Amino acid sequence: MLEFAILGLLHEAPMHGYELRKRLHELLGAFRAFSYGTLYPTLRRLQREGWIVEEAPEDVRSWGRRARKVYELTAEGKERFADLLANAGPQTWDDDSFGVHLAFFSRTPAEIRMRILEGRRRRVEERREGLRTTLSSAGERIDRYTRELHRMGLDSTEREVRWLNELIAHEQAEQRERDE
Amino acid sequence: MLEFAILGLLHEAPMHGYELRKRLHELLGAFRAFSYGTLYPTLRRLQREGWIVEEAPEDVRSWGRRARKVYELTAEGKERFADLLANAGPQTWDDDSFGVHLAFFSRTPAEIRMRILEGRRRRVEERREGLRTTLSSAGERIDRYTRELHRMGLDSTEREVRWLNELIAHEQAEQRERDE
DNA sequence: GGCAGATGTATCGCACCGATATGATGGACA
DNA sequence: TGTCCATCATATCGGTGCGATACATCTGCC
Repeated sequence: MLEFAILGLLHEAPMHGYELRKRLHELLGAFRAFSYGTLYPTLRRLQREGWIVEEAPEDVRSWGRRARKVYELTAEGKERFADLLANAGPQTWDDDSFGVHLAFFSRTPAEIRMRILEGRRRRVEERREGLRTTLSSAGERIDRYTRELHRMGLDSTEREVRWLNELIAHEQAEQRERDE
Repeated sequence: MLEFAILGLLHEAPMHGYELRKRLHELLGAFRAFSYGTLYPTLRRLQREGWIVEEAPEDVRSWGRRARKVYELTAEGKERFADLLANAGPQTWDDDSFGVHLAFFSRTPAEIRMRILEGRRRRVEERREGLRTTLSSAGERIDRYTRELHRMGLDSTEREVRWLNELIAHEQAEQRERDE
């Protein structure tokens, strides 16, 4: 996931780790954090794989700070990102991945967008059904607090399904527009 | 966290891994999963630390299945759980921990409950404020999908704050009742 | 008779987090 | 002028947890 996000962000402009992390936070907001403990090792891995390269180091004298390492996408890196974008498999609708994929939706092909949205919806609906059954059937063994937890969870899933329906409807409207 | 959950569940009854996992799912619903890849190693760790012990193995002939390992709490294990319950530190209001702690609220002391609830509220409020600023200020650099993501996040945090307020109010009402 | 699905324990590699170390720069405040 | 804090910047390490996979038996259904 972080690989995907880094590759996507570097399409905007070459960046160094610290900057990348700030943009990541701005982009993903509530959904995901990504700590430096993951970022820097990943950066090195991506470099090793050839998806990104370190730009010529800045003149240390003109930039008095600790030397920054600015990374840039390679042609292979762009290709790699395109591959990842085109992927719409089951892990795509996981809690963790979905937000990241959505954040790069403007760059992903329309029909992939639809598949991700619908897959995510199915996933959330399943969770919702699970919560509904436990709430109605296992009412005895569950104390007040746990029930409260489940009610909150149910509310969230219902809300997310509605939200996804709106997004899907919007996609369909755009689709119709394109067809005309 | 899993340690905490296991210790808590074993207060109900001695259980083996598979059963533990089912109860875990029932208990935590949408909030947390816990895979076997974490469960079994943790079980062994808890045994090594002396918090749990393996009950006398069942008669293999009477129970034709693969031998099940039923675990039981030790006195030290109960103590350990009490310690974990009494903890209301900052990690307690993390997304991951909070649900698990709430699930065992009926066993946690009233004033610890309050501290956790209020800490969680503060945490969620901070996230809410962060989302509000990015949504209003950085409106230019954010595309439609990312904005949608943030709007959804903001909505969720607002909702959770309201929910927490209700829980806190309920706690206070109970507190007043006890005082009378 | 056969096969899917639940029951059950277990391992391995991987992704990510949180704490921590290190150190320079810029601005605020006394 | 001195000092102290926030921000900028890179990096490592231990630990937690996930997902895939393996293996084996038992139950129910067609």
